[in-house]
Amino acid sequence: MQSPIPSPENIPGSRRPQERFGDYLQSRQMRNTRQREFLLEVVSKQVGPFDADQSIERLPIRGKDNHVSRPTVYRTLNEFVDAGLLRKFELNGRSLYQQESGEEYHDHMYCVECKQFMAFESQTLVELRNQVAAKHQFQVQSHRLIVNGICNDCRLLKRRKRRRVDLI
Amino acid sequence: MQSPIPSPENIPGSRRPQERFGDYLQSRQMRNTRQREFLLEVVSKQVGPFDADQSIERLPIRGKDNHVSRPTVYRTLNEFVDAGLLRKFELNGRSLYQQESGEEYHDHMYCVECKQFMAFESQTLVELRNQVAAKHQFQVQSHRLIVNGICNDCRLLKRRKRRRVDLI
DNA sequence: TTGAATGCAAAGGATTTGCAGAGGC
DNA sequence: GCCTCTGCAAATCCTTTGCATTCAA
Repeated sequence: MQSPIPSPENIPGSRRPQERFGDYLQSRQMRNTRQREFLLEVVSKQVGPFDADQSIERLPIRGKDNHVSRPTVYRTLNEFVDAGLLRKFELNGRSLYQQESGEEYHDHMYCVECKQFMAFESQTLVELRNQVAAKHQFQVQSHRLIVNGICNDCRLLKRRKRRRVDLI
Repeated sequence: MQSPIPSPENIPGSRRPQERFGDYLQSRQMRNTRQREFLLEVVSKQVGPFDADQSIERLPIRGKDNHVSRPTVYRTLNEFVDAGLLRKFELNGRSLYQQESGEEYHDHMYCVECKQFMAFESQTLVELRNQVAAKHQFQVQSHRLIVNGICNDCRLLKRRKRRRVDLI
């Protein structure tokens, strides 16, 4: 568990999400609200892909002060995407979001057994992507790669189960 | 336009979808039906990714003889996926399907302007994918890569529009 | 004949929207 | 005070499901 209110000074890197989102709001005459603040705090702590429900779960419920309604969560997550803080994709019929931190963009392996993501980085992949795009005069904005399969843990677990069955 | 009933002899390659799906049905005590035949015919002609609605549109409506209801289309498309004929993924909140022809697996660039897919093949990508997976002892089943951006046509179109605006 | 497949209508689940009231700036 | 944002409820969209009927084998 992390402390609910991290002090800004502790966060390394150039520009905090709060600042970036602040600029976004200003540039569009949008207002900062408790709801947006609460959600941004929750969201910027998320590691790996997450969905709207997971964000809602992590909003502290003590009192009604920091309650954020479901529609507002959806609206705000999409604002974060517009603002370039999050990146959105879909899996199994639901929308997933992940940090869009320019420095370290992650692709994922997705285990179809335990439904977990494993992140990886590959500069070669990005180069390959750019080469292919260039060949077709395609202007790349982003990409999404998911490698589906079975993670090591689940693979070993399945093997053990199979052995047990063989013995019967 | 292609002829509505291609003769089987004309199709090159080892095993036609019809045969492969026939085996699948038999192995599971499932029955062949008009609906499955009609849909398989439509689906196996589709080039590039398509969704359930596109399949429904392409089912000829002359008479009620070859009508296939919406639930059955959904059910059957998923059977095709199980049978290994199609591969399924999601985009913009809907399910998309594409041919799963073992020999030539395609990845796609997706133009966010005109919503069109451009297919490409890259053996290097597959090798890269396998390397990364091996490093994490991850057992690959498949992958899905979509490169988002703007295709050449749309890029030129946008540039032209911008110029026009500049002149005002 | 027998049980699998279909079509209908209705349910389901995630996400979005209309609108009246709340609340930044 | 003005105009945006929120929360509620309801709508929307795609997809799936229950069930009586049809139909392949």
